Amino acid sequence: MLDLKLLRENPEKIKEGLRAKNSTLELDDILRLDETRRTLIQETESLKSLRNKANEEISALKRSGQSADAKVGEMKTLSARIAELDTQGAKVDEELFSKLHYLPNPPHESVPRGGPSENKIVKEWGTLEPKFLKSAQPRTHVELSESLGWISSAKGAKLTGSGWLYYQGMGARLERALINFMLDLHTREHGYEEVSPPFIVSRQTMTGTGQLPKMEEDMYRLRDEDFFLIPTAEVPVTNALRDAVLKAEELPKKFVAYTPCFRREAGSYGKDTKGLARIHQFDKVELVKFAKPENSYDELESLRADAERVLQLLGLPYRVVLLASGDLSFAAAKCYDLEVWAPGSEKWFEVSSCSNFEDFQARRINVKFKRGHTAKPELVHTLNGSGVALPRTVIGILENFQKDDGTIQIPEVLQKYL
RNA sequence: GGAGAGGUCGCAUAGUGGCCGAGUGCGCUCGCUUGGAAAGCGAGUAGUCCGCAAGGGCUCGAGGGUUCGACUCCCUCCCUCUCCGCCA
Repeated sequence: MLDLKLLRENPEKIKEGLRAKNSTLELDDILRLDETRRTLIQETESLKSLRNKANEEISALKRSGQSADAKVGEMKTLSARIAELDTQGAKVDEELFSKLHYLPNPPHESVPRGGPSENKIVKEWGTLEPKFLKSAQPRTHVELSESLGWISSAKGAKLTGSGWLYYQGMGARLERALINFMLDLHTREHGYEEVSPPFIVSRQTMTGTGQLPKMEEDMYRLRDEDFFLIPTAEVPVTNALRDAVLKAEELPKKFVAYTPCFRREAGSYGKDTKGLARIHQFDKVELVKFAKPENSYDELESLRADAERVLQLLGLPYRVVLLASGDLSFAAAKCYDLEVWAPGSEKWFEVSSCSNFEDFQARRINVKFKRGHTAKPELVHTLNGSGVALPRTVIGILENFQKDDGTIQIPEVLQKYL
């Protein structure tokens, strides 16, 4: 959610940001509602002030044993008027804040303006040739995983449906090895605290980080309770500090969590239907940071470096893409995608999105910090990024490290986990 | 699942219709004191909204109701705890 004050004082700047994100929402409605709201508040509060004074008088009269009937009678009409104004105010508030909730976060000034064609490749790492292939043509992860018996999409389909996978043998062990490798790296070398949240959360929690109300059809919802399967660990881990007031010295707070992620992928039928690229349940190690506003962009760079380190240690070729304004997600002010090259599929696969949300999420879930004992609380900045998503990393491992005989050379850093 | 108890300012508590936005203790911050500390003493210690400001409004789990007036009475919901049952 955006800051109303900022919006009121600097509407042109916000408008530019919203246009850059292709938001069609008009600000003027919101500004008008804001105006009405403030006038209404002033009128209501001056009446309430009167009422409070009168109540003191009534109370004094009663205590001294005098009759307060006349005063009480007067107050009846005043109270009725206040009730009316309160109702009106609540209506305006509801309309204003529901509109405000649909305004996206404007992009940071360092973000290129435009659609996906303006995305900037800011870094490339590694070589694009399969490392252990001498003569054979590179195969895709779809072929490799099935022929090795590491993954069965048939069993997944039998148990649940299309887009669900069944990992077996070395496939299952590789998954576990990757999770442990990433958690160890981020906790031991990058200073993150490991947490393990619930995989099912309430509607309020889903709303806090912005998945609801807009994306409800992409989420799995339970039948008997108003609960949802998490689409990413970002949801529970960010919401864990909802309504907290942190101390400045505690920042940045850095958390890492492994969770499965559940996505309906509604509307993406026919896209990547085979293999590991787009599935309804996948494992992910997620990084979440709470930072001071003045260094949140430095924290974004180090978050990105932490995620990149995973790919570097695995030896996977990747590139870093700075997303253009039109390609940014609703809540992000700036975002880097990490994409792994898959020489069999001849495609780049996104394995991580590292974003700074500035105070957009923090305002919504009320996470603040204080610079001193008596200082006024300020909103923190929140950031997160995958560190990294597993199935597409497995695509990278399969396709980059395949050998002529159809087996896979396991990256050295994973060997002790297998 | 059944039965009961309860949610107040970081923690523990007081408060049952009107000088209670809220007392006390602990904790914490600053100061005095000290060679330094402890103890002691003093001051401070929720958030939010409107307002240039002065100031004012709102918040005692959440929402609604009764009332001139609600921490206090009524209703609904949420959460926590205890006991029983079931159970990895």
